[in-house]
Amino acid sequence: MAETEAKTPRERYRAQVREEIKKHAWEQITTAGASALSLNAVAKQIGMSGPALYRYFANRDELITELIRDAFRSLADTFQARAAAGTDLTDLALTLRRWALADPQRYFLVFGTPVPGYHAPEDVTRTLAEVMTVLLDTCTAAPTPSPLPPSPLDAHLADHRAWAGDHPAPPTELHRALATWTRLHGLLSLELAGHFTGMGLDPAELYAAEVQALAHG
Amino acid sequence: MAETEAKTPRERYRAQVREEIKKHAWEQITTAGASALSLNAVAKQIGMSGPALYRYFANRDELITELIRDAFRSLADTFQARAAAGTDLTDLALTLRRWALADPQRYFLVFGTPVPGYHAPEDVTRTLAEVMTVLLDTCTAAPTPSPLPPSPLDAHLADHRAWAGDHPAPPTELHRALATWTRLHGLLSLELAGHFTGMGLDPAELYAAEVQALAHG
DNA sequence: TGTACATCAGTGAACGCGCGTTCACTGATGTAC
DNA sequence: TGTACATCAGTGAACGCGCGTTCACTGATGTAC
Repeated sequence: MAETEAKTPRERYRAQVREEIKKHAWEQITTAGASALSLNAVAKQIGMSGPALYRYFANRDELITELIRDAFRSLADTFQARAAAGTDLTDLALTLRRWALADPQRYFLVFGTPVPGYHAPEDVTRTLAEVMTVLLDTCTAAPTPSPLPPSPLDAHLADHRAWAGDHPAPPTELHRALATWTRLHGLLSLELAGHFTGMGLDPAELYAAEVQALAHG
Repeated sequence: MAETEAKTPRERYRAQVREEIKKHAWEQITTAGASALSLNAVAKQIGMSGPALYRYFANRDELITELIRDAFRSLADTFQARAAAGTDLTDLALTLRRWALADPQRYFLVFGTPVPGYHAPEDVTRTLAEVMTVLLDTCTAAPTPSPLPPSPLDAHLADHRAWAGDHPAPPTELHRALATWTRLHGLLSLELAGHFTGMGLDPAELYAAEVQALAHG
């Protein structure tokens, strides 16, 4: 995981308990959604009594923030690992779907309905930017032979590329990266929310078709 | 609105209060999300005291169910009105965006993260089918000259068209209708969740580009 | 190695809160003769 | 038109619950000499 330097036994114990709290908090979110997270319930599951958690997290919001941070981090790490192993747009798309299906509530925590009144910390924005960078790298590394038809959007993107940082991708590939993100998100969020069940079709086939269109024009 | 036959004054009063309850419940959901709906709070806003609401709704779940039903109905009505006035895919897409922006929480209630543990009644599925029918009608009425490239999906859709009822649309247009739905949903849900803010681009331009691609190949 | 002290994890009681929901009731509105 | 009765809207008190969070405290673990 990481270079953790010179931890005292107490510090190691602290980190361990923190992880256990987060683990059980996740289980609760996974089964009942983010707004159902209860500190007391988590404490009970671990075998501690309520107020003990306040040794590890200042309050409920801090716990949730930490979980959101981890969720974003998990996606960025997954993407960067694929990029390091050599990937293409198709592989990246399937990686995203696997990551989403592995824990639907985690996906919704990152990309879903915002928790009312809650504002994510700014550093997760930076983590999301890492994800976009991998996506942009992958798009520019293998530009599609028959790109999306040129549109007024290309001009707009040429002038509004703050989100891409200083990435040298041409407007066409900025467009493709965005389309990849939004189209796949549309499919995944509908699938995870169960909107395809009862429609009698296979979400994986729909997904494959969109990936094909994005990767090979 | 409707042909309401021979209502007694009491019945009219009942219906009126029911609507007022729903109105304030909506406002609460709009500002704080669906899971924050509190019967007592709604009652207080109206100027009644808590238990009075139980004259109008059996319990909290029935109220929420009613609101969900209304939300679906609203979208179906909007679509059918456009269809009756003569529409095309571009117009329909812009109609959807207007409907979504008019009340983001309503959009999320219909298409967003499922309320944990809550299962929508079956009759909303029928309402959603009405929406899909309008979409399929519009697609088949003006088939795109350069359709989405033929894919294995077409074969799949030819065999898995339960969701389309007995609509005579060819697989290509089934595909286009699904793509329209999922792509626009991807854009809208990201926009409404605020994921484009801070990226420095205009969601409307992105939306227009996708609509263009869907409507004219 | 042993003692004195500081640090810190965890407990149990308590606080105030708002929730959904029930119950027995009052008082107004409508219906029947 | 007037009286007797039934219907029903709304109230206020009460129930049990779980929540986040605070506080004063015990007891174990680590540190310094």
